[in-house]
Amino acid sequence: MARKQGSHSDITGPKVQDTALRLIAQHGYAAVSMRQIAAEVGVQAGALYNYTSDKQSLLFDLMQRHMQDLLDALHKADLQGDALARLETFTRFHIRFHLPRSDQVFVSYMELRNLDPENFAAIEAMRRRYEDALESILRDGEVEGIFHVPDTRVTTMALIAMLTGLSHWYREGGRLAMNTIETIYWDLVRKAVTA
Amino acid sequence: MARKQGSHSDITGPKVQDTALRLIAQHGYAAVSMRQIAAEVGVQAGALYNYTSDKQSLLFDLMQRHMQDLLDALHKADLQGDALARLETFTRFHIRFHLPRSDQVFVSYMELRNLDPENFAAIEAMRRRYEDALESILRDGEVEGIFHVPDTRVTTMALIAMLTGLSHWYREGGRLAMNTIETIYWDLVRKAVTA
DNA sequence: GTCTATAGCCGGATAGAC
DNA sequence: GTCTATCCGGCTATAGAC
Repeated sequence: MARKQGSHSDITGPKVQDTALRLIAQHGYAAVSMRQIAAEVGVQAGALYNYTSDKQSLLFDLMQRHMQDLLDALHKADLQGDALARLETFTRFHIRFHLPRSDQVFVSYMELRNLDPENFAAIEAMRRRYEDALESILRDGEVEGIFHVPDTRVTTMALIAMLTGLSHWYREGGRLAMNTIETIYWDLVRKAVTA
Repeated sequence: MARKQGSHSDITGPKVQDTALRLIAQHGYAAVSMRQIAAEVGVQAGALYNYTSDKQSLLFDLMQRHMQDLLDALHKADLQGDALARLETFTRFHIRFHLPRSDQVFVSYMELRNLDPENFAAIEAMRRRYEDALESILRDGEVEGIFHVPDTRVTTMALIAMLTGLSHWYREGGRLAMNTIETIYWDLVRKAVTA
């Protein structure tokens, strides 16, 4: 260790991603420089361009990976049962997935406006697919007569905002454990939508 | 008009604030330059420093004014009646205040990390006072037996996130009128907290 | 109160040596 | 794969003329 030169692609590659994520979450994309990222990684700025074509790609790759991980995990969550059961699964899944990823959540919500238009469109499409998963549960519950929601789209946006907001203030080791929080939120969601 | 020189403090002052708010909401504080603001105002960059001591003060003043306006308006909303009535007043007040101020809401939530530490503390304290107003309503309702919330603090954060999230996606002239939206959200809030 | 001009620094990205 | 060195431009903020 403490080598100043040499090849470290196995180590440096992930380290660039991790460092960029952390710094962008903390200071914002526009406020973080490539030199700053390089310094924390332990290389010179020029070396970063072996791992990303430019700064914009660095941001886009972080956000795309987060959204893809989210969609993959949702599909594996395999929602079953009636609409109420599926809503509980979705709610608990959302919290469990997002809480340990506060940096990713933060960046994915705060840095949308710093994406180039085509990158923005790609991320928005992925986000929309996730929202639609919740909305279809609400629609099914309405048909089944279990839920009573005046407008499924508005309710979808309201619930996701409520759930995601949790990631913005929850801190590990705080007053309440994740399990407790999860149950409190599920309670709020259930009561809000049931007839 | 179209004068290139001269004194315009009455016009330029507010214009600087308005322009800064709009540009920062659109691109982010770090991504917006003083030159850019000056260009949209119609002056040279140096002239901005007649209206703000530096860029940081420009941001802080915008956020402080927004939070002060919010607290002032809340006090005038004069919450009366039982906890349920006061919760409805609060909910409708929140939506009516925030919806026409999407740029202020956006900046006040997104740019917290770009505030200097002392400025951050000041804004956070103001935000906390607003949150506490809602929490005290929830506590009263719990005592009165009207509400059933497992944890007033968590519920406060959940409800505010839900309500404020509305400002992030609502666009005037969209599918639904503000009054309709307001009623949908009040319905969700009421059902989520009542016993 | 606004202008022009500029100081002094930092930004993204690239070239070529090793 | 990483380094050093550099191009070229943009940044905040200030100085002094009008």
